[in-house]
Amino acid sequence: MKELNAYSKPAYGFSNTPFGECLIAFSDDGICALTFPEDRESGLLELERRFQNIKFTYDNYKAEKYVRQIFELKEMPELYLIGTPFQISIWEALQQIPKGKTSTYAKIAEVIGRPKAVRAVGSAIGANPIAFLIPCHRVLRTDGGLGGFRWGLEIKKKMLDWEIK
DNA sequence: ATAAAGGCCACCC
DNA sequence: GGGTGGCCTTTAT
Repeated sequence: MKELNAYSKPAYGFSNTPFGECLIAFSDDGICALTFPEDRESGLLELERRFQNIKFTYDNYKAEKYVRQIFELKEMPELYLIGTPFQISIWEALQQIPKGKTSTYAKIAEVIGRPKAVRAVGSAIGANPIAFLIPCHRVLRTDGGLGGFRWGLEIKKKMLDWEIK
């Protein structure tokens, strides 16, 4: 698993989005996390748990700038994916789902060539560290159900609605 | 090493 | 609608 090195200047900040306040973390290598925590403290705890031994500094100026870029200018920043090969293959597959379209957990399993690994796909999608930019909200159940969403199904619905217009 | 826990699915009732 | 068994990866014992 690739690590952020000491020279990549990892930092984080909070900023408001159409879906509530987000926690965004990044380094010179790109965005490594975008989450919608219940509160700032739990968001930070989760960040530290996930990227252990990486010390993020607080840089809300850059955080705000990224968020404007993403949600107002609608530009795609560079991403920095950290995960197992299996997870990364899935996160990359998710990025192929066009905006406003949806897929299913089973189809993603098919795309990455592991048709039996549907359940593991669900787990890997649940482990997605970069909400919205890695569009895990576009993945629904085969039976049409909404499936799950790490930060609450309300946000998943909002994201889907927001993209349609 | 092994167990337990998942954002699932097909199949049954 | 609800329950079961199988599937595969990750994380925690």
